Amino acid sequence: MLDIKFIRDNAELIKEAARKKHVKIDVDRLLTIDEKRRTLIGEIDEMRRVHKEASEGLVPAGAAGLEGVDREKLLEKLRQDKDNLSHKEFELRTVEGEFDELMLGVPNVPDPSVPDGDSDAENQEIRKWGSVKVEHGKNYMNLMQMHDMLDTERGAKVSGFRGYFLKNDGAMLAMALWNFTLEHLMKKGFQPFMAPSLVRRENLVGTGWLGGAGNASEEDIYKTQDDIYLSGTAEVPMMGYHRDEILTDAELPKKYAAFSPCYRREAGSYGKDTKGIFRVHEFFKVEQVILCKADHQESIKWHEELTKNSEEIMQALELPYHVVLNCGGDLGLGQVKKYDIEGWLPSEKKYRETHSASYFHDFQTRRLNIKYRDADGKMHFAHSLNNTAIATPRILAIFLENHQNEDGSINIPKALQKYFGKEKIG
RNA sequence: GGAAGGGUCGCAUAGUGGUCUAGUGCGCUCGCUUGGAAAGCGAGUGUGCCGCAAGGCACCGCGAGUUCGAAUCUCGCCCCUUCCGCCA
Repeated sequence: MLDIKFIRDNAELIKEAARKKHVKIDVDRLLTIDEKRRTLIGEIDEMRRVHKEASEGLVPAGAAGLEGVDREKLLEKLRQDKDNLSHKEFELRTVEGEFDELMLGVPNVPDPSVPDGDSDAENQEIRKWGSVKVEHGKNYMNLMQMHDMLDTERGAKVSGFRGYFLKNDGAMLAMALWNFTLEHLMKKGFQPFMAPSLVRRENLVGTGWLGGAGNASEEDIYKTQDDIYLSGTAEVPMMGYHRDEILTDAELPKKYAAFSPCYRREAGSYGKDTKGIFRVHEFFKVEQVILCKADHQESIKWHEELTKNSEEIMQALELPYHVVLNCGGDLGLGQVKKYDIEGWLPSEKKYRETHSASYFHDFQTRRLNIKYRDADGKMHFAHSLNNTAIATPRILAIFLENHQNEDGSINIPKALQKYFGKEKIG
């Protein structure tokens, strides 16, 4: 959600943003509706004022009240006024309904540094780390089979398509990665959380996952028979955590490292990554979430920091990766700018997305009503950001292929040994 | 799943149709007082929307309704608490 005043003053900028993000939104229609809305509000406020004033002539109060015919006359007039008012109010409700709908669909303005482009194919590499292996040896599925770390057959039997079991060293490796990551972030002042994945709808609308023409539509998100949804990321519950709160600027930034199971229907990706554990319906993730002061430079600073944190994790795990700057067409409705970190997957001779770092300015906090009071007592909507810290099982694929030896055994990088308890698998 | 009780201005509470422009206490801010502080006394103390402004309007969990008039009455929903049942 953007400030309607900002939209009024920057209509062309918003249209350009919609073009860049490939979002459909009729800005002129919104402005027309806004004009109508404001006129109606003015008229209704005035009608209410007059009506209120006139009603005072009826107060019984023993003394000043009107009697008999005069009273009946006034009542008749008031009834008529009320009827007119009701009609106007109905009109306003209708107009506001459309206004709200349109407002939810207005995209946030991407940063000027965001390149044009239709899809992730046009994201720009901005840096690389580690040396990529071209001779890949075994692919991760073979490695996991060899070490009895994974069972997708029984996974499908029990869970259905894209189901899986991690077992033995596969299970232990996932746990080790979560623990290592959490501790790494705690050292940087992040508060560890285990967040709920069952979330109420308003959290999804508030973060931009639902409502308007955003990334994910209703079809991409699981919904229970109680109309509670299964979140695809801890970003959603962690942003909901402070909904309707007024913080103080002294307690900002809030830095959270939240572990949660994540659920995605992958409705639009039936043909993609159908084998293995790269794209699954249920996975686990430690997510970084930050609320900071409403300042563009602050957002930039924390965005870079969030990205750096994840790069450090990849480096400690000795996994080659690159960072890409996402193009406009690959940005969500609320995102100002996004970096994806992509780890090298030798068997595909490709970088594959493992992390996604974005900032939103106050797009999410307006929807969620998260404010803070500054030292002068002035109120602001906070800024919000998030980035993946580690997501399993996807990272296992990249991890295993990159750390395999010729005999198929797996080296555990030094930083992880303490958490995994062994130096080697196999 | 069953039963009961609740949601009021930062917190606690009062308020069951017009005097509510929501009272009181606590907290907080400022002032008086003081060598300084405490106490005391006085004043202030929300959010949003519309408006150039003066000002106006809305908000007592949310939404609809009754009424000239709703924190107060009616209906629906949401949330919280307690007890029973079930349960990792």
